[in-house]
Amino acid sequence: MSGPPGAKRSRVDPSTLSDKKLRRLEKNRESARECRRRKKEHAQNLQRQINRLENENLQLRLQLKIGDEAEKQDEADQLKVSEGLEQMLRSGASESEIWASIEEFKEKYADYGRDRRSSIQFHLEKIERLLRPTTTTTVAMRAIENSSKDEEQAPSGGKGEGEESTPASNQKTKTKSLFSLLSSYLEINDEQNQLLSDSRNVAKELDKTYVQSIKLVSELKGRLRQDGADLDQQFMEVAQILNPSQLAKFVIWVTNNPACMHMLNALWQKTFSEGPDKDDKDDKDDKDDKGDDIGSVEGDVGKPMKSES
DNA sequence: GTACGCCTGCGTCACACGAC
DNA sequence: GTCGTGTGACGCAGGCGTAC
Repeated sequence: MSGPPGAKRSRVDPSTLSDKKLRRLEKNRESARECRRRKKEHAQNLQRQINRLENENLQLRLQLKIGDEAEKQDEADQLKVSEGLEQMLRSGASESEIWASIEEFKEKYADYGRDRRSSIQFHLEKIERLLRPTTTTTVAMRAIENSSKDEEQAPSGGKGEGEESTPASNQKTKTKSLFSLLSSYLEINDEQNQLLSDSRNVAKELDKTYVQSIKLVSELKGRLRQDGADLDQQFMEVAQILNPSQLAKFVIWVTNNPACMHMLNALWQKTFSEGPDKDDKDDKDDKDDKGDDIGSVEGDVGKPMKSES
């Protein structure tokens, strides 16, 4: 490092300089010191900001359970809980204490646990938002949909005066006037108007696709919610057959036998990559009207079995 | 112990810029 | 225009670690 603070190492002979020059040098020294101090402080602030943002980024990634860090963190946490269970068994903890730990494990890592369900909910909502057309697309499609032909037909082609006062018809009127506004602003000529009018099916197709997609996501949400509840109930039934210590031993065994779990994963993936399983056929025979609509996506819903579940 | 390289802080100079 | 101030660039001094 440098010498002691305030050490003077003047390169000029002060006796040869005027008072004015000496004052200027002294001022400039202080100024330079202050400038360096500010510069250093600024760099430190930036470094702190980088650290904070990097940490925030990591936390968000962990929260979303995406990326390598999240995977590793998840595995580490899971191992910790498993070790905790092992320790409890060794130290002769009470059944209620063991049960509390198993409940914690279930909520965090099970297929039907709180964390996984919350994660699924988050991602499905994200998909819903991404499916929504952008404002630009919406405006363009609505304008096309309500172009000249509709405008011409509207006064005479309406279904009746009663309908005109409904919110839907009001909405139509608004979008029609929006098109008129756009039309004059863009200086659209008759030929262009006709061509746009002929493209109305694009808007209709977009609407149809959107409605179908949203319906699919909504049904998927419902199905997963139901599956979660069913699995939870089944777990409770199993839990009544086995005691907490036995359940804890099972969790520990699963965690400590990654090779077996790897084989099961491979088997699981193979089963689901061969197309819909036999139960689908049975489902088709059922008169159940709730799940049939998403029967086609059912095979894709299956995910690799995780060792923790 | 000594030579060497690297790092950090210092003083000074030169220049830009705003206030007057 | 002059003056004061801030800051980049430069060279120097001194501390520290390392190889020999």
